[in-house]
Amino acid sequence: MGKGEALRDRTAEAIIESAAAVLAERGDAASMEEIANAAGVGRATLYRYFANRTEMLSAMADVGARELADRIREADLQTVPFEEAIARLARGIIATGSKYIALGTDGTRRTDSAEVIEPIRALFGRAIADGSLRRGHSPDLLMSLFSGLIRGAIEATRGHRLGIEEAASAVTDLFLRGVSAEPSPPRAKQERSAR
Amino acid sequence: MGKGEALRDRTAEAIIESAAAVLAERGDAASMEEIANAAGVGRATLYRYFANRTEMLSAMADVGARELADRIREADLQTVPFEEAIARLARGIIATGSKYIALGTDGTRRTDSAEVIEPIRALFGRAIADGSLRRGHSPDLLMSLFSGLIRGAIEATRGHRLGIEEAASAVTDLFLRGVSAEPSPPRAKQERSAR
Amino acid sequence: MGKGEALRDRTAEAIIESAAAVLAERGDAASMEEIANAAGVGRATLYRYFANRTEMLSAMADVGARELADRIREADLQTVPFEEAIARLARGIIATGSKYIALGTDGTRRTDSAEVIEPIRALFGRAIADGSLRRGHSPDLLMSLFSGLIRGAIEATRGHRLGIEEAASAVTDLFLRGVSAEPSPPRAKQERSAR
Amino acid sequence: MGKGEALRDRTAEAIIESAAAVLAERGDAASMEEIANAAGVGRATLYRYFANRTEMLSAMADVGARELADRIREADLQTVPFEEAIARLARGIIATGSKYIALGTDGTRRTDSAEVIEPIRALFGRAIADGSLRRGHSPDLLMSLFSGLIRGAIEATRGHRLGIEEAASAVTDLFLRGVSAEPSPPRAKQERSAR
DNA sequence: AAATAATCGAGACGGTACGTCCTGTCTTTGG
DNA sequence: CCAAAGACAGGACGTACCGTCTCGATTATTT
Repeated sequence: MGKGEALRDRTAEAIIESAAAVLAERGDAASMEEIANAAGVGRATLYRYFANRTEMLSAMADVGARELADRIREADLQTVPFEEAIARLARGIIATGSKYIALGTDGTRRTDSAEVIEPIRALFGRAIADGSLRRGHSPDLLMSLFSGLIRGAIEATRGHRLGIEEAASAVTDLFLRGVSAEPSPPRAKQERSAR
Repeated sequence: MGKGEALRDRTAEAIIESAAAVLAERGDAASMEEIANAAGVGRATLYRYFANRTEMLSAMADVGARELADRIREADLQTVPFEEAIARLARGIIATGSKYIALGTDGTRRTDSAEVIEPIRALFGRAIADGSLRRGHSPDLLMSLFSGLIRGAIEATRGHRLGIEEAASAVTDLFLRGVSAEPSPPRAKQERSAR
Repeated sequence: MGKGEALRDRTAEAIIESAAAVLAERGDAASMEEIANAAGVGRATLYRYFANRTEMLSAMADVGARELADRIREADLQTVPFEEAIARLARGIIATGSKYIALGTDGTRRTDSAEVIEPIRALFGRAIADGSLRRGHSPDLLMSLFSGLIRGAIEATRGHRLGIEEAASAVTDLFLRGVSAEPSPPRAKQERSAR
Repeated sequence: MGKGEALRDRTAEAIIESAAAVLAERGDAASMEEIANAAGVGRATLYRYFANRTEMLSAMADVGARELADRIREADLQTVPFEEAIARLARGIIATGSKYIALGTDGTRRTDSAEVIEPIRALFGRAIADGSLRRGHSPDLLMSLFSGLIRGAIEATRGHRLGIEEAASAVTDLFLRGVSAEPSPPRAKQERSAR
């Protein structure tokens, strides 16, 4: 029944929450028992909700991905110019960051659901097609680079060295300048100095 | 004396080599026995060289860092223009990538010795001072972003989706355009489109 | 509760039983894994019951000692004449022999609980006091000798060279003649032949 | 050549000596390294003399057996009356005791060479034949019992509770009374008291 | 006396058992 | 009927010892 399922979902969520906290604290060395205790639950119960440590981790990743997917959906990427879409993406992903990084650190990850990936890939595809993106790089490579940039920015916020807004704007700024189709800055300087 | 130590070092190196290979293949699930066997060595011997799995991993990271430091030293960053220095850095780091990524994936990591970090920090500092770098971002933030970009590029090479040269040039291109002090491309478009 | 403890005790007993069997078969070379498997139990479980190999052995010895103590209690040593008491002791101890010897062979041994030793010591003390035992030997020495005699008899039964009854009666016969206070047989012969 | 062999033998002997001492001290837990060091010799050298721990132990036993055989030969068992022979045996064996016990405690043992066993078996055979021994027990059983008695006596000397002479004379006394063919002491008392 | 051979210690190595810890499965007990 | 508790098999970890081996260094032997 609905009520039972709701409870079930809330328990699962609590476990995931605790797992995220404990893993962030103790790293991959955290045992299932520690996580279960942190969630105020028996170890056996934990296994009733997740078959595996791996599955639990992936469920954790899914929660992060879902949250991310929500933000991305809200961002309405397809209705705004490329530049604005990138800005919104950077802000949204970096804001979700803490959990995102937790996963990234582990060996498991890469659950980035289609709901996260596809809109972004579509964005890059469109930008290449309509000429707002300089030609020469595949959408996949661009995504990898953009994702790395974001990862770097999140890391920079980890030591509380700077706020989310600043990090997001730095990413946006750098990336847009870097990939824009506008008259390329005279970086040929590099070649010339080498000749 | 010297000979014995040389042998000892070569054995340690062989173990680290095998460990890198096995870990890349099987991930963190690889057992010490698997690694030892892959190195053609008994499990006990492995423990004679590294007290811990953790210590072995960290020795692996050290080797990676040392290799990287070598490449960076050879790159003579301080004698070439900023643009060329970035290009060399990207190529060098991505080339060392495979091992580097293996560590990055694990929980241990981050041994990046001063010999790796300092030259790069100095490079960014100099570039900001002499005006080849647009003002507004701290050298540390730039380093984080550059490092993320590289990480993304290495990831893109993982599935053999593209070669090291292409990845390096993509990173160089994007980063230099992104941070150059030249007349900014008219990205104000973003703001205008929002009005 | 009672039920759980009962099961726990029965498992422990089964392990001890198997351990006794395997150790008798393969000697001290038997590994903990062999013993665990013989008991139909995982190695880890074995360690849940006994912290050490040593502790397991000593628990084994305790079981033997307890069994022995039971027989000795049933023998009612203090209500029968010395001669009958010795006869009962010999029979009882030799019958318990197999386990007893298994321990004796090992390096651990000598757990002979007070419940085993004290009644026997009391028996010898009483016999010396009431004159049924020839004076001149301390109760402890007599116990050592008696114990050695029994050990020898058990050994004689090991190769199935003779039955428990015969062995026990030989011990009883020899020991009683040997220590009785009755007019000494003319063994002076020895002295005379030496003069 | 003779000299080399002599040295070799003396080294082997020294090792055995040390092994006996260390094993007596630390029990079977003593490692080969401890034994080697105690003998002032490298572990490798120890293995150059004895292929195995087992072989070393058995060599140790052989030394004990040889020493015992010497004493038994000197005892001239066949030229003296049974009683005197027993007395000499008890003294001789108990005197050799310390090593003898060390082996007896271990799991290996039972090397008692024929030179030890045969003269004793012959002694019992002769005594049965010439009537100085009560009929009814096989020579083997008598040997087992006698051996047990001796073992018990040696044990009694272990805690320095009494000297070798006293222990030997107690064994001699008890055994001779116990097995003599003389008019049996009226131990029928046992049956009567049971009525 | 010099060259050659034997023997030594030192210590690395592969292998294996030990005792510990964690995972994933199962059963028992209580709310 | 489901959660908590906890026992269980299995397997990896890190430690210690065994028996094998190779290395130089120190002796003895031989020429």
